[in-house]
Amino acid sequence: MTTEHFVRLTPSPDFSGTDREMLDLWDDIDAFGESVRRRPEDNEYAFYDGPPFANGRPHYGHLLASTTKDVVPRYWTMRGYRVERRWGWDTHGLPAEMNVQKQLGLNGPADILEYGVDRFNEACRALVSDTADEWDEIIRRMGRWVDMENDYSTMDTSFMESVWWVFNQIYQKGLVYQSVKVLPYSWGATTPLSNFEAGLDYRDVDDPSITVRVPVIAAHGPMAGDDHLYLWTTTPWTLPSNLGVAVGADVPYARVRTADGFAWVASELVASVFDDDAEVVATAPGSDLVGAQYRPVFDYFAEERERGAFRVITSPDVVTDEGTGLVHMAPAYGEADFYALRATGFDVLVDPVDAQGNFTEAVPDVAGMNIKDADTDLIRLLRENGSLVSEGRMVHSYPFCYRTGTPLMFKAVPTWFVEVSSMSQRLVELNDTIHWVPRSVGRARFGNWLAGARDWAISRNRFWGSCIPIWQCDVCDHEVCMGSIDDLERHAGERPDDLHKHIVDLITFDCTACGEGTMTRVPEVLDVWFDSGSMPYGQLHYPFENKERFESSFPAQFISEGLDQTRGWFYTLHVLSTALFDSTSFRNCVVSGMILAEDGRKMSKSLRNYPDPMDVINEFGADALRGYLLDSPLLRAEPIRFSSSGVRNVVRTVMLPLWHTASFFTTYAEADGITLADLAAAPPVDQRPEIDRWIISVLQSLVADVNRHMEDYELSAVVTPTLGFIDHLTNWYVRRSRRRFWKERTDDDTDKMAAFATLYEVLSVFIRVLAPVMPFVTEKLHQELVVALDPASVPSVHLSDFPLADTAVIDTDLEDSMTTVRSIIGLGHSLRKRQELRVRQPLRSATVISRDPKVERAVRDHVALLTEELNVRRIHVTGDEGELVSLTAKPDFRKLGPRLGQKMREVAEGIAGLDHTAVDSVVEGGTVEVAGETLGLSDLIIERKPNEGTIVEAAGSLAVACDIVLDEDLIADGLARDVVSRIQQLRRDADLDVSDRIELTWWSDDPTLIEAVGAHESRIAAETLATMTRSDTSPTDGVEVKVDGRTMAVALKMK
RNA sequence: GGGCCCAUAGCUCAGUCCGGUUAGAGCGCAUCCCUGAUAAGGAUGAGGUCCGUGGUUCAAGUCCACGUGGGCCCA
Repeated sequence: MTTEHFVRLTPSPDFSGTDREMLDLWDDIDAFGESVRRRPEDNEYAFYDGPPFANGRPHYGHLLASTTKDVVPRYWTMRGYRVERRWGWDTHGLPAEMNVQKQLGLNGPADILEYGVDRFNEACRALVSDTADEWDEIIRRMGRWVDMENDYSTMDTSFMESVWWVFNQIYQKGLVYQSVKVLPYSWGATTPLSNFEAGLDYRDVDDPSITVRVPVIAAHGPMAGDDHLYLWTTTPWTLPSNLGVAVGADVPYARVRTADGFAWVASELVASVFDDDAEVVATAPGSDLVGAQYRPVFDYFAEERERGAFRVITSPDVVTDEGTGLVHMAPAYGEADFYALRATGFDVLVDPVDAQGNFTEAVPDVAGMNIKDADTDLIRLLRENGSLVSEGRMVHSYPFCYRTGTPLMFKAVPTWFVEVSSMSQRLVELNDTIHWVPRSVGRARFGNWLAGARDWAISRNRFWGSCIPIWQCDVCDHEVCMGSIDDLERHAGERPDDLHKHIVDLITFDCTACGEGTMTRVPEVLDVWFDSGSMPYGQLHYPFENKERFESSFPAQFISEGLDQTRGWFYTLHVLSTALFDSTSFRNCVVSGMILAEDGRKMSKSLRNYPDPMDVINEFGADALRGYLLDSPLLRAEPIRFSSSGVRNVVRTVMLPLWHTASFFTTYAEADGITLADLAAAPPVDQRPEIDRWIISVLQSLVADVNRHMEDYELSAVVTPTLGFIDHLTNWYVRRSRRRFWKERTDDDTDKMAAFATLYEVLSVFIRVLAPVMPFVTEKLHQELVVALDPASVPSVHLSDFPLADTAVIDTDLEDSMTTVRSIIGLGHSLRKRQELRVRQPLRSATVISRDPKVERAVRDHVALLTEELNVRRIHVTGDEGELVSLTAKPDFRKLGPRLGQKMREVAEGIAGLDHTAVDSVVEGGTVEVAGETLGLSDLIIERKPNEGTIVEAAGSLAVACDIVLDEDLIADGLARDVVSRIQQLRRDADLDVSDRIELTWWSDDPTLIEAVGAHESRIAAETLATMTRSDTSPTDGVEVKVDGRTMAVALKMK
């Protein structure tokens, strides 16, 4: 529906309701689709969503991500780029599996195998679609535009085929290898975990803390044949698998006399292992002990001695802050142990623990027992065989499986690796080309991580995931890596339409190498992060489809996630693209911080320490929440404490003022029947009054600011400048221009039309500036201010172009001079406040004291404005301080400091002591001698301080004085203004329209008031649209009002 | 244990990159004003050992070291 002229907007908006209205509108006109389609295909701005999720419920972190991932694409769309935004679902991985396990009442992999991997995986597949609707609702409600219909999913066959391709590429480059690795291992989930997963649940636990001793079997260097090495451990269950003892090469060790011989411990730890008075009989550096052979505490693996076990070796990881300084090495159960032993050339593991965390028959004494449960038995055995020196308990932090809650162990596990360590330097170089916000995250946090990159363990002994596409022969060592479904068909003659484990594991084929064996797939699935890092390829089914699309849009222009993804998504994207294409995956990356609850703690469902996101959106609207999240330290990767009063504040400081300004505009535009043609006929900007040119200049400066910040991805800096602009617009432009809008139409409406045109232009530019951040309220205003009047106009603000600064209309001199004027008025008001003089009381004069020619010019150029705002009859400007203020000076430290050095302090004191006359002479161009230094005007900062007993306010180089003596005339004028104010209030109380004319009867018995009203009757009448009649008696239907303490009765009725 | 980040008013945060002597804003509080944007708006005021200790410097909220507390990541 279009109208000829503007229609009044309600002054009391319901933002949440507006949101819903706009959502429907966007659906009706397919605004999102249009916003993409209308931009040229060959001008693409690539954005990657991710890492997408399919588990868990939406929380504030997701709302933050949605905001960031919406604001930036909206902005670049408005800048003319085609920004496709495909929603992605991350479907694989342990979280999904655990969810389904719980659902089906399955307890770990054994149960799953019995239940059937096929049924299990299908249940996982179904789970994903269950959670979709909830996401859909909240994402939509936040105003995020993202294509959820043309989405992609990591469980799609096309995606999984691309993952195979990625894996195969890396495999062909020789970067994939199989080895064992000591990994955090969950016997609850019977799988190794990523380090990331292992860190999810550290708990303080009470563990045994024991010291044992092993005898050296032959004299070696400083050690005699029956000396003992003292070893300390909190994991007695690893002692049966002990294969070595490590010392620090440079650590000093001591030989200590004991009751039955001699013991070796680090010198530093003698006192803590024994007593203060322990007798040290010799010392030696660790390197002297290396090579000594000892007899282990248990003899289950005695035969390993032949291969080099049970010797003292060195390890860089030995520390002497606890224990004995000699470290027991069980290479199967400790990463440091594994590497230290391997470094000596001893490459043997003994691992008597099965997948469920139970001892095997290799350790008959505790076979079948869980390792943690076996601790007690093992300690008893140690006591019996004389190895135990001391035992105790200690509380320390220990990792637990975040899904099953069982303690983790570290365990050597056959594992597939991607060789990342060799790419480290290139990873760092490519990272240096990425624009990170904030910079430090990329340079320091991410950069350090890359510089020390270790190989990536990519296999998982689980079920629901992309499969490692390697088939191995069960007879020879032949191995084939598939890079596509075609590859598989070529080898196996089968062409599955799904690549999940339960399908592809059934596909086997004869080995062509030995001609005897059968090729079967290796059992592991891929780390889900491999999926995430493959999403640039997987989402396009590259290279099987969309080859050109991919090549023209890779790497992405922009991605964003929380700080916790540094080692997650950001890392895997970077590693894979570096390995594949020697390229980055993304050019700009905005890293966001964590949202804490208002009490500073993590948001916690059980603590209920945060409001429900949907409630917040429903109360304040999505725009306010978006603005709050954006205008915060979050987009500099710092945490905030979420506070709904902060959201309310955005409504108060941004949305309501903007709305009220639009409402103000439409109110008078409707009253005057203003049309677009009227606005078009307004004078050009350079012929409009100064205040119009001023607000347009301020607006264009804002446009320049916002574009600069957006181009730099400094999202947290975008909202702040708009607050300043809103202050200028509402508290100055609109306030100063009000009368221009409501004055009656005449033959010459140039000024009025200039005002309407200016405010309209400002609003229409400003809502476009704000559109990416606050898509709803800006759309509503666009609909009311633009679409409603012009059916040919662009149907959504989000289809319009983002404003670019029109530098021709930016007038910084004008902006500066208005700033001066506003500060003079501020000083004047502050002075009135101090003197308890209400603003409606006119004063005879005000004097601005300044010798700055710019200030002088600002005052002379704005005499009318200043007299009106200050409500004074006259305004003067003078450089002569007279009796009112004294000049004082302080040193310009920045200038003098480097020059004077040590003498600075002395000179500063001297300058502080300069009197008015001395400073005045410098201001007049002279110099002054202080502590032997000759100083000129440029060495000093001049200030004005009001003298005692004067009516002056000063700030910096400005001072304002007022003449506060009142005469009858001034008092009458003030009273008349009060009367106008009271009558206006009565009009409001009577619910009159602003244009209604009234008949007014008044009465008073106060002679001063009668006099004042009489003298100013015509002005009062004009301002209140009244005809005035004075009554001799108090009108019976009148209202009594107080005017500056005097009584008056007024009756009004509509004409 | 390691890397990175943070600590400024009762609360939420600027200011720290690039050191300059009166450390700002908003909220809240107090006092007041205005109101032809009116279920708004504005002004003024009180409120600070700039986490601590040491150092560098003529000068430190700002730079450096160490410590304390918190966050993220990694062990």
